[in-house]
Amino acid sequence: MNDTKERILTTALALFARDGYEAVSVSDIAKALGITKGALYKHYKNKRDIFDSMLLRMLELDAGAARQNGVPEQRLAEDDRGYDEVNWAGLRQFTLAQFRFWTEDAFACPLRRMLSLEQYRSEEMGKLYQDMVVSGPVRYTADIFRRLMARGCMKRGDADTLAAQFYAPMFLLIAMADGGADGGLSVLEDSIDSFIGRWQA
Amino acid sequence: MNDTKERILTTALALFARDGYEAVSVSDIAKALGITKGALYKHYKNKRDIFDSMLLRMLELDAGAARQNGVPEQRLAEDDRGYDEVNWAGLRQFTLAQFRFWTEDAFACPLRRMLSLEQYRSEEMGKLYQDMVVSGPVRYTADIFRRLMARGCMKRGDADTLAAQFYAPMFLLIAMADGGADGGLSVLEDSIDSFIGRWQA
DNA sequence: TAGTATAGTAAACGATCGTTTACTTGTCAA
DNA sequence: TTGACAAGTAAACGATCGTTTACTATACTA
Repeated sequence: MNDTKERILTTALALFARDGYEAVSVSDIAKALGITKGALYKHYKNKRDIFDSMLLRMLELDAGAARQNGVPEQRLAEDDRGYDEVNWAGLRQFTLAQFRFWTEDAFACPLRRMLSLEQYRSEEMGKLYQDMVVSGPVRYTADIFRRLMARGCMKRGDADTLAAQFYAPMFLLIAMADGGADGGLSVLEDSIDSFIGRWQA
Repeated sequence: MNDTKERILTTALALFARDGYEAVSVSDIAKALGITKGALYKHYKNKRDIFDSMLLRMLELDAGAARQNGVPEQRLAEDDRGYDEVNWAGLRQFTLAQFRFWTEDAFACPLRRMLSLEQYRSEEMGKLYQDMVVSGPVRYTADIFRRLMARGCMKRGDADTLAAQFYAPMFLLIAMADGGADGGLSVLEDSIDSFIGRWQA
């Protein structure tokens, strides 16, 4: 029972991630599952409900991954709690883990692609996409840089500009991985190490 | 007459760029133009014909822009013709021009977004998108770097990795501009100048 | 001035859309 | 053993899809 509901979610996600929400019909999803479309409505109240369940699932997955990586829940917290252990090695490891997460994770990868296809359709989807893989990580990285500078671990500079430069290779290599390129991880490592070598104090 | 055909193209492009090809109906396009959908078929033989005309137009626009910027037609030419004037200042100027082109041009900007929404639907669209704004520019930049190194204008290093690092901020800032961010040009300038400062020989 | 494309409308075509209904089956607790 | 519920099918619903047809008004051309 719950197995079917789960299969619907992952199958629909794969289709949405390739063609976009509107381009995938309920019949397409049912056909891919080998059931009739009427059966879908025993598990989800409509097509949009399937989509919303994916977003909900992603929020849980993201929260879990963040907790595991020591990222504070409140990313823009005004105090230092949660950041006191941030250092270059941790940032490096976290960044590489994020790359694998967005390119290899069975759920996060297609969901990211799906959101990229929905980003222009509404403010809400645009913000979600930006927060997850575009300006969100840049803001987060800039925050880390400011703290590294404050602790004297990093040379002085504009944190926002530097964060964009640090995160940019990650973002490009994710897009290249989508295009079938491989070897992204090693290029990313090179890029990170080069950056650390330049800015570590 | 030709004016209507042109208005159909730009109006449909704006809609495709926001919602994706499949999510936009012929009625939507006609409604946005204030005509009936039957009239559309006096100018294009079907919906796909409108889409194909956009791609054709983009190829012309791209060829024109490339010629203007001194980019050789044959980007992977085996000889040096067309590259003999490449230098850091030219690369810098070309890169900034490309950023403005993909974020501000009335045709290129929505077409890029539209292609990003179609990139996973077929190999052909994926290749087109990659060639235009992802791995294509990286390959092209790596080519330039190899020539700069050969001429002693650039320190030695892995051209492919360096090209990814050089182009990455451009790609990220385009995505951030899509999210409504501004000031991307100055961050890009900083990034380019920093790169040149590090690798100029 | 008569004839002919051109660019538009309104209506209809069959197909498919998301969703609902009526019905069948299997499972498990009372 | 019975009865309720869960999970499925098949068929139909009205709406909308992309496309075609028949027709009208306008403008140029012989």
